Amino acid sequence: MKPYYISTAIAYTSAKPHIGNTYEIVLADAIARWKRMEGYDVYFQTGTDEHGQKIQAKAEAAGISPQQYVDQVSGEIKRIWDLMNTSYDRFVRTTDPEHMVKVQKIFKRLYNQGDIYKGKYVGKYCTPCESFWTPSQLVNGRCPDCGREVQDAEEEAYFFKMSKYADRLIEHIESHPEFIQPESRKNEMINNFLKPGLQDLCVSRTSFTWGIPVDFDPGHVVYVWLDALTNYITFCGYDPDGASDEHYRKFWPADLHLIGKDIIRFHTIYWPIFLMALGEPLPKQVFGHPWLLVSSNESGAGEKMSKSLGNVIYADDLVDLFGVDAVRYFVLHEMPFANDGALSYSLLIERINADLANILGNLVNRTIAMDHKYFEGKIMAPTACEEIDDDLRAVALAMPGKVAKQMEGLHVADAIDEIFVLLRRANKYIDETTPWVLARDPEKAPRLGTVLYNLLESIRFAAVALEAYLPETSAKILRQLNVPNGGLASLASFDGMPVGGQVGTAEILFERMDPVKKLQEIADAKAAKEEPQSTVTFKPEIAFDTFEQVDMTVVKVVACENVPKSKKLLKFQLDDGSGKPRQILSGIAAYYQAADLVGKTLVACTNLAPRKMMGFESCGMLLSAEKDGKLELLMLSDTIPAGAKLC
RNA sequence: CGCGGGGUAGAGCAGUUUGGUAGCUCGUCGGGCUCAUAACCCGGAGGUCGUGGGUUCAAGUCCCACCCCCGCAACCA
Repeated sequence: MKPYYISTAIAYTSAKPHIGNTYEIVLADAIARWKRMEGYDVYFQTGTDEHGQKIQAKAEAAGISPQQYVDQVSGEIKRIWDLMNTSYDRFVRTTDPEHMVKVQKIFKRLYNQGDIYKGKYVGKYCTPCESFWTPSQLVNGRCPDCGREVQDAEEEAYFFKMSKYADRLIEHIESHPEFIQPESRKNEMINNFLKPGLQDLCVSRTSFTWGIPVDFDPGHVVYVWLDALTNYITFCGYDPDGASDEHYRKFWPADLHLIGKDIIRFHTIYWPIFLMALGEPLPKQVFGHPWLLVSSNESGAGEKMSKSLGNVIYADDLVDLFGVDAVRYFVLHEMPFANDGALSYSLLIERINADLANILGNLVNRTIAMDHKYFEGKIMAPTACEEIDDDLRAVALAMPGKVAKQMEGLHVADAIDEIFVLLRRANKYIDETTPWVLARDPEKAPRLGTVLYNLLESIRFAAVALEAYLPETSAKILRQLNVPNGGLASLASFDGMPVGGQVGTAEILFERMDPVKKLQEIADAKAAKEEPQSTVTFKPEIAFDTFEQVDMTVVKVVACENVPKSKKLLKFQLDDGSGKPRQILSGIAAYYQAADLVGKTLVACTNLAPRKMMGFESCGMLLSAEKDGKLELLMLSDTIPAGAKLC
């Protein structure tokens, strides 16, 4: 059997994955299942990426060890992958000791052969913050965190000689047009990163400890991307000492790395170069899939899910509401090949009703019900064919090939559509043949039996093909038809339903939903869930004299205007009572019209260190209150004069 | 001139590579049917294909200029 290695990106264990992240594993699963149906020996790897500063910080905030933290989140991710009924062969974790040892060996080997060298990381250092910054990160020449002066400083670090392999990589990308998908990304990588010249990549860190230690240099941990990317080979059986096992020899190079479009650069530049340095072949294809966005209201376009927007949707919540296959169907079908897709509850309900309940579910239901009604569930021989049957049969027989073609190009949504073309055709066929009319004339029984046979067989075709996308539903339909899944081979001819056999009982596959009621239900459930949790947090206690250092002054708005080219900033000219004008910039353009604020009496913190924003100096901070996307400036009545102090 | 994506029927999209009657799903209106989950089938209405120019016998599609929207980056003291 021909091997086929497909992987997803390993999920970063900083938080529970939302439906957008879950989309990737479902997409990979559909491809993996289809490849198995086509007879490939599939190896499907997924897992979690568990090192890095962010995770260390999250664990500290949660008051547990990083290991406990990643155990918890990784478990949660695996639970969701399982809930989505995904057929991965291996779920890997970068905290696996075996992986860690291999990464250390890889690092050492690259060091020994001169691809990694020890150098100096030159930058700006802010002593109070204990942070390194690159010149581009500095704000107005100062520390972006605290605004204080920074010093030139250097730190030992390991670097990878990217430039050494750049030409070879460009040549590989140019000569393998299928390597980066969608193709539009190819030029982006070459023009933006490769052509201008690759910088050597810093591949070690000393600023945190939650990573794989560089075994020959304590204090350094391996850069997370080097750690993460190598998962594709370390867990496949690669041995840095040259004794890679049979599994590796069979499956590497991977056929497809399925990843999000945001990490294409790492997979099409760094990863291939690491592999070149190791002397291993490159993966055959990297597909950067688009994102699943949420649209919060009917007309709203998609926006990225984020906690601060409060629009995060989780796969398990959706599965509770709609069932696994409905969610799988939605994410697979609603995602175009290259553009971002949008998800909303009303869209989801619409798709389930229109496609799954009406076209698919109702077809299966009405067909099996008719067979019971007219033939007590017996599968009749198709002896009375008519010309009108030819088109249905032709559509059915052509379907598997069309699906295969779409899948070959990774157009999963279009592949599913091909199956629904057949289902729609079958519904139409019922109207064309009007079985209920045939049933009135006993002499037409053979014709009626033939019509039902053709319908049952068409449904069987669809059910077999749907296995890759809706595995549970596929099995349910075949159970109702009472036939085994004969695989793609059984779709070569239109005679798979056993004549003389008996169909099962008709059961509802997808319940039709009332959109208004269902949306209300969802809103109620959401409200009930959100009620108990409080998002208000309080900072640690401070001494009174610390508080007293803050100088807060009443100011009058003399002038206010939008900062050009800025979405958030308003520029204020203020009277602070001193006689000298004071300029403050504030990021509240989304909440206030500049003109409306002229003449208002506000409060500002007036002894903050000045800071430059978008080229303008800001001397202080206007006080406002914010929660859940609502913001209001602190506004006093106009009777209090400028320069008055808060006390 | 920061980088990128996009503007096609009320909504969501395909079509643009290789110019040649503007298409799909949903919605809407009308009709048909009654086997079925008020489902299914047929038909109609609805489009200056962002704007202006150009090339061409012919432009949604190619060329030039411009406008608008959305991400990212820079801003949130």
